Amino acid sequence: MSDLLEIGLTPNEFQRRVLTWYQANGRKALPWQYDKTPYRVWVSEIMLQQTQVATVIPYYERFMERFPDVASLAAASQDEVLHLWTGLGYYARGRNLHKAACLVMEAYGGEFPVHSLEEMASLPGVGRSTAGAIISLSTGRRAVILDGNVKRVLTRLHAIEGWPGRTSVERILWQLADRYTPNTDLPEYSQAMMDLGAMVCTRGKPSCLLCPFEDVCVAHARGEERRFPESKPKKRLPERQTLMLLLYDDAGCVYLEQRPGAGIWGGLWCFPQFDDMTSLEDWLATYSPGASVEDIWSVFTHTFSHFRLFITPVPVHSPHGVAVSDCGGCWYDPVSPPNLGLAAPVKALLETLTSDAVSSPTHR
DNA sequence: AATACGGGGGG
DNA sequence: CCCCCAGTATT
Repeated sequence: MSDLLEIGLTPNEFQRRVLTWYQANGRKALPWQYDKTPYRVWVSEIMLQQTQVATVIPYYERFMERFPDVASLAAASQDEVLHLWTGLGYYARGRNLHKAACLVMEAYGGEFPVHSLEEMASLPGVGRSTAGAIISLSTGRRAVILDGNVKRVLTRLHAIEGWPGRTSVERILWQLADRYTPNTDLPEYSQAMMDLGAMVCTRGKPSCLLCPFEDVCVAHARGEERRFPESKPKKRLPERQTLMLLLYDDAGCVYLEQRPGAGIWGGLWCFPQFDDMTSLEDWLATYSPGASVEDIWSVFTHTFSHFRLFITPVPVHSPHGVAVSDCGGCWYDPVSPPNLGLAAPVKALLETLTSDAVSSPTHR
């Protein structure tokens, strides 16, 4: 932890710079910055999640006019709350807002539990950072915030590697945020940190020349502002493998079966699939006696949003006169294709199979 | 058009 | 601990 703070800046100096910057450049006249009751700050913080200030302002003012306090909000129907939310997006926020208002009325006698971070954070729609914001902004008591703006400032200032959503990185960021948070001027400090992230240390092209930390920011010194915060890693997709039986007859038809309605390729038609060669051969012995595996094509990959499938096609000639017994499938004639839904790799394999039928089958 | 975003809830 | 959510901003 100590090495993380090696940017030549004590917490005191950090706070002094942030607050000085805020006095000159911060936002001090937003609608929720007047009469900073827990209720008014809470509503603003929920609206500001994933939504920009300029968008929120008209919604906030309409909302406050209709629901000036938590009692009026709790007394309203969810429908009316959501009606006022229409256009803001993320409607779960509106539902949680209403739920939390009812909870505050019933469990806390209409007073937000601002003296307990844990109880604040247990309200629906309020997490650790939002709870810290409400407490620090509305009461001035010391509470730490770590929203996306603050994360961006801190990851750049210290060149913190790794995606901030990872638990290990987030823990470091909370430690840093805590280290920097002062014991006084909490409303100004919290607002300043969010403003700095929103106005100077922006995602796309930060205005480093206007930043109070231009001289100590590690990312800036390296010219790597854009590298931080690191984006969510492209998760290496889980991998599965399957054998696909390409059973074809002398007429050039291939055998397909319909997949179950739910799940991958739901309701589409597909070659019979097997986990291993043994079960494929068992199936052949049962449904197409006389047919045997003579060829195996090389593996190709089909990528889904959530896993990669390695497909090994196994073409098998079903000798003339040998029919597949009743096992739920159909013989598909590629020359006059019936109107069936085909899984993408099945379509590709069918094209390969039929072009091979006119030339000579080859290994690939 | 595709991708990144980001706090919170749930598995 | 990780994944998902659902509109918006950005590229």
